[in-house]
Amino acid sequence: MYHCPVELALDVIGGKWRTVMLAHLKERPHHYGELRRKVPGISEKMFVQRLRELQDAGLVSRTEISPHVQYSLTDEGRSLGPALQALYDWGVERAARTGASIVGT
Amino acid sequence: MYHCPVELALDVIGGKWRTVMLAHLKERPHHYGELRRKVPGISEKMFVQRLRELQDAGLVSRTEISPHVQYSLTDEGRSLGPALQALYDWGVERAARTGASIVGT
DNA sequence: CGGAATCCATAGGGATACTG
DNA sequence: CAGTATCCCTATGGATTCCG
Repeated sequence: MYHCPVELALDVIGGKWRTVMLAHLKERPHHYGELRRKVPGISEKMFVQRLRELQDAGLVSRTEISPHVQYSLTDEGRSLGPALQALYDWGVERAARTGASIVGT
Repeated sequence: MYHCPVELALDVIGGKWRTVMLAHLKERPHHYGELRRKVPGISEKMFVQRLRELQDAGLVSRTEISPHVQYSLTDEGRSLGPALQALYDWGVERAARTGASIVGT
């Protein structure tokens, strides 16, 4: 039971790491270890946990390929594109205004 | 130090309540008690805390008027419009797809 | 490689009562 | 009305180890 559609959206993509993971997967599919390395600062436990949540939410799909496991965005995940872009753009402007620093990506 | 502009954006508007509060203030300025009543389920402590954070982030302004205190969006707060709208729209679609229920607002 | 399980610390949040 | 101030508690997350 949400009190606002935005609340629902943040319930799915909110938090510190999910959008970072989505941002990388938006570029292209990643192997587990590969994606893992692109999200420094997070613990193993949290990484897996968030990844599972994104899977359970239907935004990310998991495929076992040869000796690897590959993660990619589902159509549902891609439907977040405009929203993520809007947040991205605002984040860029805001960083410019406040002097906050953003690394990587 | 963020790893993605979206992370910065979520740092400012993320969490369970801030966007709900912003959504109401986007409609029009509100008195304290008035806004308070529109955000049911949150504790007094969290309500004030979130409101202060939005003020400190420069998204919300506080004005003492006669016996009341009024909160409204600043220009910076209004600059979030497109991003909030995109999230709102996605939230509505998502609710339709998943059957999640959204009340109020 | 791709995780699962465990243990532990603390920050975040709830309920309630009090104040200018 | 518009907040502060406590007290308490549990959910979240970190570090580390183990497993197929």
